[in-house]
Amino acid sequence: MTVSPTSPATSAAPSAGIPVSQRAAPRVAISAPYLAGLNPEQKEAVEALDGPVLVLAGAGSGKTRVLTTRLVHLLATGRAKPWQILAVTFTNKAAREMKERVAHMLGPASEGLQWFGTFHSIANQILRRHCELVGLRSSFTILDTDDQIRLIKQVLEAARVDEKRWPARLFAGIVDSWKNRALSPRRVDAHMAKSFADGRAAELYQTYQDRLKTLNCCDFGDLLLHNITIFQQHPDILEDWRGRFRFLMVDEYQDTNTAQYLWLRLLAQGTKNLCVVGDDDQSIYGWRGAEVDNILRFERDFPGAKVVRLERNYRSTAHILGAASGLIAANSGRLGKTLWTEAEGGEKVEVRGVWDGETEARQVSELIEDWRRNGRKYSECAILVRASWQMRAFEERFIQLGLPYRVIGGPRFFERAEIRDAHAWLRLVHQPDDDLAFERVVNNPRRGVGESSLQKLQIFARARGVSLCQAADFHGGADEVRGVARTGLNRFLTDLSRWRKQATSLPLPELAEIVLEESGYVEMLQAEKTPQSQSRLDNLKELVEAMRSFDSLSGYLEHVQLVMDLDRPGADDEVEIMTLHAAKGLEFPLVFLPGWEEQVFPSQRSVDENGIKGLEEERRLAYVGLTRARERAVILFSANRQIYGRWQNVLPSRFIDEIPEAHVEAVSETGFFGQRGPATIAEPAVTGGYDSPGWRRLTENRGQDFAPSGGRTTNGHTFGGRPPILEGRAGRVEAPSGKSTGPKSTGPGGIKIGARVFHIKFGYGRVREIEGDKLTIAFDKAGEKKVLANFVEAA
DNA sequence: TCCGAGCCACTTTTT
DNA sequence: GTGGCTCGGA
Repeated sequence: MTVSPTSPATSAAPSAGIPVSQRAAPRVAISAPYLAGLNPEQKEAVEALDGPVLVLAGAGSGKTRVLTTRLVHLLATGRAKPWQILAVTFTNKAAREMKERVAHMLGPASEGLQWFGTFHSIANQILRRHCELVGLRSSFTILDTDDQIRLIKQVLEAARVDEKRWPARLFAGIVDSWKNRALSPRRVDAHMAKSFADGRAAELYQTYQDRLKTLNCCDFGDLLLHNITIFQQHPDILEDWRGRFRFLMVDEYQDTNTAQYLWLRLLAQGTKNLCVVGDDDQSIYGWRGAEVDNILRFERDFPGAKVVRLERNYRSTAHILGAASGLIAANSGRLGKTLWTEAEGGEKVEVRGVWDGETEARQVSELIEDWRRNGRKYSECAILVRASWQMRAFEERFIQLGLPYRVIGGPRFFERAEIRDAHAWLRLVHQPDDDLAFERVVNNPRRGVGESSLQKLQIFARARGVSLCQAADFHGGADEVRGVARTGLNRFLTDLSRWRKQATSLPLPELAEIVLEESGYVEMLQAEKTPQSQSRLDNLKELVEAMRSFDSLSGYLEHVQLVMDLDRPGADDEVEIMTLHAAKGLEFPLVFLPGWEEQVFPSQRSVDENGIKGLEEERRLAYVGLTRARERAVILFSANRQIYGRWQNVLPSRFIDEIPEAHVEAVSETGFFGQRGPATIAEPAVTGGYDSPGWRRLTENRGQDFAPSGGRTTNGHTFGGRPPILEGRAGRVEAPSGKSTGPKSTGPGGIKIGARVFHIKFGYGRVREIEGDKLTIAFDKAGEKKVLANFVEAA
């Protein structure tokens, strides 16, 4: 059978052609075209409906297809009604895509899959029904990380904890990690509590939880934690939920944290029909609490579990697969899978050594343009980096060339200040006790309620254990402040109560418009006249538009709090730049993997903080990166790298040495290695206790003395000679630099302050400042940016 | 209340 | 090298 790399076995063979023995159970055989075209393992996974099932789905093995088909199978065979299925994913995107696929396959029969979503959204739905048991009212607000930190800051301040020594951000991280492990304040033991503020951590955690309750708020971690508390303390409620869910399915099981695991286990004990899908080799979220152990332990946790391995890869060429498999083999404690493919031929994985980051970006851009010249698309190319700072060099290069690209990730719509402000207003209308929202907007726009007035009110409210709104409204707290502040505060309160009344009758977008107008927020932005203010107003308009599909304020707020992604219009043909983390689950014909150097990748910090565990997670990240490639993968490493502003010479990543030689082709760029003056030759710096055997071998050319230990095959990658040691910035001058090639734009002389200009990436704007060849430009859409004069032309 | 100097820290990211 | 934050002065 010919394998199409795009969609595994979409060429649905007519069921007549399939031997009877391979068809589904007789009663569904006729009506189950969806089973056709699955390979035997996929089919096995789809049809194993009863009891615990672990599907080990290797990269590119058709995991999503199996999951969706399994859902379809459950529904089509009548084994379950849509509302009896609990299907959990990690991201909204994954949930949405799978739902769409199921809907596409089943049509209206799939309606009612209401328990299909992220852990958090499902936990939220459950919590809304029982929240009074943990001291919340059903209108409770879900705080995002930002609000969480602000609240913690207040708690620390009130407890007189020195912010300098014990930053709120750090404590927020600690609390998060406790919640990830389902530890309530009482269950935090003394040892863990020592780690912060001289052993006061547990006490502070408790105070934070109390504050949340007073404000009728919870954070993300609470959604699951409260669920678990309720389930554990109220067996009747747990029983009820167990009864509802006949079949449970979990995607990306290797990413579950302890709290999610406990939550699942509580629910799964009703039916035992729990199917988890995952890949231990793709566990890359240990740093945010994921426990690979959950998947490694599954068979012990759920005795009698059926294990299905999906090892046939439909995505990559044999060389790419061989490289990735060889690499990941260096990890210990794997469940073990051997990926294979029928796809033959293909190119070896390219490894390229370059002089510096700029050269790296230039080579990548050249390869992309070659690709394009061969009739391929930009959008087939992806650059996957370890950390986002690596993106800049590529962006700069691409802007210079006018090569279209898109950065995935980065600051999101809902995190913009104006959007958060608007939400704060609406949150306060909906939920008066939300002090964080209150503090955000009480003096924004200015109405004279400054820092000191707010403080008076806060003290007053804290003393009575009520929220700011309550304190001001019902406890005479407004009398605490005088003069302008009092007038302002009273206006604020009357505005709010008026909007609250209107909120019950008006459609949401109209309400939002009224709030934004009458609060003076729009007026404030209009008066600002800064380049950003117009784009902020545009964003608010976009926000109001986005509200049209919601019929209630509470529904909308819940949505934005849990679904922080807004599908931005996808571009037509652009190179995609993203982090390796963001690339999980995606695939591209051509993948670039730059920055494969010790310290950068594996990340020094990861190894420092988490030792061998950290290193193995980095290796899995490398594995994820390689397995994104369908046709071609290009790994790059640089001899010199500017890290935190300092030039350092760096060694190629150990991961390069770990890729079996047979699948690698070393490409050396002429002029970089070996052709430089002998004066600069010196011993390569060996840092971090790691000695790159491959590199030493290459550079010393004394073969057996430097044979790698551990019995692995000696790799013979050749990159020419040793890179010269960089002596300060001077050494860099010799390196061919991308900057010297002339960009296509008018000369810098033609641009004056106030001139209207066009920039390939940021569009139209006006020049505000000129410093040498750097221009500060107020762009109509993108706000104010500093750019090089070469990149803009007069408009 | 706003702005500049000085200081620090600096992955990955979803909900 | 840079951006974010705090603090002090105008």
